[in-house]
Amino acid sequence: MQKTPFVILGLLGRPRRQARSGYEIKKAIDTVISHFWSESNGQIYPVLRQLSADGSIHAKAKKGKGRRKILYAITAKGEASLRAWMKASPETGRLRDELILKLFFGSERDIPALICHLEERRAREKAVLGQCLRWQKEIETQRTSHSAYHLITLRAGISLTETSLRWVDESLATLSQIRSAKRRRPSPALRSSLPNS
Amino acid sequence: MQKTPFVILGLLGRPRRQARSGYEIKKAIDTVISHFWSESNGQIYPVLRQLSADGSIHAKAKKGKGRRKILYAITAKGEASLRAWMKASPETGRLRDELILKLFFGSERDIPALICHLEERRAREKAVLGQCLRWQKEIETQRTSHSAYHLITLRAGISLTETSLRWVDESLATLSQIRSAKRRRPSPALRSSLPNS
DNA sequence: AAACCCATGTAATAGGTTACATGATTTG
DNA sequence: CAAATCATGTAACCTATTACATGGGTTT
Repeated sequence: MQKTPFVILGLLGRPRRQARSGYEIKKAIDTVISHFWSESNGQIYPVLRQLSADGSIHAKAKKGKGRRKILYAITAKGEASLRAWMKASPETGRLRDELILKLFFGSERDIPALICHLEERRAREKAVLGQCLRWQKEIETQRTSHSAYHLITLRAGISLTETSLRWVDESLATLSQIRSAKRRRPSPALRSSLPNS
Repeated sequence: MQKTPFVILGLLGRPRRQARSGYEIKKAIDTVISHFWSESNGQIYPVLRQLSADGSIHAKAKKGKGRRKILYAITAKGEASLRAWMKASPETGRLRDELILKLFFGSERDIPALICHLEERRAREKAVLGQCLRWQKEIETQRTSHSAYHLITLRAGISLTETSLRWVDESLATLSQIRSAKRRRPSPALRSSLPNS
């Protein structure tokens, strides 16, 4: 089942019913929920049409000066379908981590590249963590009725990212250890041909 | 870029070049790398054709008694493209966690369902963790030259799953706290209409 | 003989991204 | 005025899943 409609309904309906444009929805996804969700424009605009057509949201062109903009508001029907979706058991997305896959297939000759990949991931994770922490602080200062729910999701981001960061460093250490062990004992083939000491 | 070809090449090439059938590849994916990867048959068989056609793998029908079976072995060309892929910077898969999305959109009326979703996730994570731990023990007893790489990926699974499990319990506690706070103070609207004490 | 697993495969479809087109408006 | 940003949209493509079809072998 398609999830995009529900992200849109959720953003239009929670915390309080607030009309937004497609552009604003996209921006909200890329900022406030970016640490666990993503959508492309090629998905958002067609779905906005769809939801409009079936009466889950209601479009109203903003007139007057300034840029043209189509604001969408959630309807009673949309609220109902959002509530129904909230009750449905969430799908477990298929997991696919290309970095881990590469590590799984790793061998000594790949170590330099693997180290590079791990360092890239570390940089990215640090950025995500920083963003989550900033968000957390912001929410904690100006609390609303929905803060608790937002904080739960931020804590997921924070602790998962911290753990991942620790794992990256640990793996980096393991890899350089393997590499330096190899330098001392250049070829396993050579070594196994020597008598055990 | 399509990742399936490289999973297949990886499984045929590492740890040692070992010919396998499509069925065996599928099973390997569903067991040994299931905690960070997945593939469907509708993907595996066509890609096997593709790789055969471009000379990255080589098919050999197993003859004789027993079930019919097509064994594929990696070629020099396949090895080369696997090595090239290993060096390429891994993509950061777009993250989409439906449970977290639902929590983000949560409100008091959704709490019972959210608790249920969290408990389901806990059960699943526990199963994954158990499988990872069993795998880890197995690898640690019978070490090979590739154990280190496999252990790195297992540690990712283990620590991430443990963290997630902790987060689930924490969130469950937060939610029941909100619910019981509400029972004592049924309507926020009513309360805010009372004078501050 | 029935049921189940091994084994290979395909067609339909979903779901989504990329990349571009278009144009208005604000800002430096 | 140029560049950036706001704003909406679409067409082409890719990847992958689902669900089924087929048939032989093995177990109970």
